[in-house]
Amino acid sequence: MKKMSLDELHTAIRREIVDRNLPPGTKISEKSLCERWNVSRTPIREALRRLESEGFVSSCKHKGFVVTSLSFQDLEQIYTIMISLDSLAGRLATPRIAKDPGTVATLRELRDEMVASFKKDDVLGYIENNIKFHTHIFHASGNEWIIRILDNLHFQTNRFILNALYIPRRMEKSSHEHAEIIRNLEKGDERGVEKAIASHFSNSLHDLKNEIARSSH
Amino acid sequence: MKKMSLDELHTAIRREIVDRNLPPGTKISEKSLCERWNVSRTPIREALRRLESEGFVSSCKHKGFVVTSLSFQDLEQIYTIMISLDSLAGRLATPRIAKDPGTVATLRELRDEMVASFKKDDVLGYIENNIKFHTHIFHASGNEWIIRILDNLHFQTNRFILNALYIPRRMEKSSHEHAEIIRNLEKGDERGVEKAIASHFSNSLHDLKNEIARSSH
DNA sequence: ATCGACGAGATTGTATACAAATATGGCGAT
DNA sequence: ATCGCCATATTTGTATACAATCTCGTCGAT
Repeated sequence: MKKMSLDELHTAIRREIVDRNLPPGTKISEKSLCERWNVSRTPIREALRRLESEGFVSSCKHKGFVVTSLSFQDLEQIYTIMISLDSLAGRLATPRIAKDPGTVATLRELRDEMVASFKKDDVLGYIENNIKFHTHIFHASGNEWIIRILDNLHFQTNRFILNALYIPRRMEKSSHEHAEIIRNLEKGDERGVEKAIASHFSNSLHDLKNEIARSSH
Repeated sequence: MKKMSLDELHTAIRREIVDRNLPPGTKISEKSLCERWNVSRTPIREALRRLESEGFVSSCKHKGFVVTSLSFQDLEQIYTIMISLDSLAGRLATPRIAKDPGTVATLRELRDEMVASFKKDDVLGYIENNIKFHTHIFHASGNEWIIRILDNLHFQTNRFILNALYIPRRMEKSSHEHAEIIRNLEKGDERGVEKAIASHFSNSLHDLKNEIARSSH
């Protein structure tokens, strides 16, 4: 196998974590990762250090790395941030998107694909397009620091296993909320976009809470 | 010299960057850091990877690490986030602080020290206590993810050299704004705290912009 | 004199070797 | 059989060795 660069290793290991091939709490053996990717410990450890500061793994001296587990409390905390930052990013993105009709077109396509996934009961497809939708918006904010933070947080939410349970129940409502976001973007209504995104994430969190309660009684 | 752990190296190198012993744009020679701290390249590189994902250095394959430079645009972007996140953290912290009179007492002490520094023209003392003040608030938010993000952003703003120029002009106004934040915390008024903190950072950014304009004509 | 090709030296990227600490497993005492 | 202790094996932390790439200065052609 061709040797991967540090960036590729970082992305590959992160994918293993997000996809739950490395489930939360897993002790990470450097040796096994070396064999898995056919590289020495040095680049593996550098990739793990990066994942550590992104919150995907944690380490303890002489005990090595462990995949962090995302409690519901973590998810709630992350959503709390996203309600605030995604809506801020949306507000910042609005005037920039207004000048570029291509972006809105892409968002509409992504929404259509989400609707299609919904009809096919394709949860994974929905999740993927949903992330692309929001990522597309905040990447248009022009604020590099927000982009960096939100890229990471969205990856984190993706790790949460109950996604697959609660998303089907939310798909329809979610679609309408996405449409509302697009409408406000088209109008160029910054505050409208901000509110629409805040409500969207707020509703997501609210319904997710209900889902947790429902699934645990 | 006693060998430092990875955490200590990370903190030490970050300090060098924040204190501008390693100014923005500086090419980082791994060898010189090894000699400076008397360790091998391995731990140095792991510390640098961490600093990289925190945005203090950047790297390019086979060219090594460079201290990132913080443009005014970066600072503006970071402030934009802090207006949103620090105020959110303040709102979350309010009910928690209300139950713990010690925290408000600490904040009042820090404000007093800031006033004292102001009277002594001790800019560095002021900056240090100012950071402690805000850090104290968002650390009381209970949201570990916000804490992690804001800890890093506050370190970043600290790197900005014009701080030393504009802060004296803001000290008095700033003190009143800090008092306003404390008042709202005491009242347990979440929305009041949120607004007070948002205004505070908003004003800081506004005056910083003016200072830039003033100093560059 | 300027430009570009080339090569020695220096620097980074990765692999390996060694040191320090932890985890494991067997042994004996109770 | 269970618990605790010790030696060994394994794993991590760090140093060093080697490979890949870049840097920079020299030399020669124009």
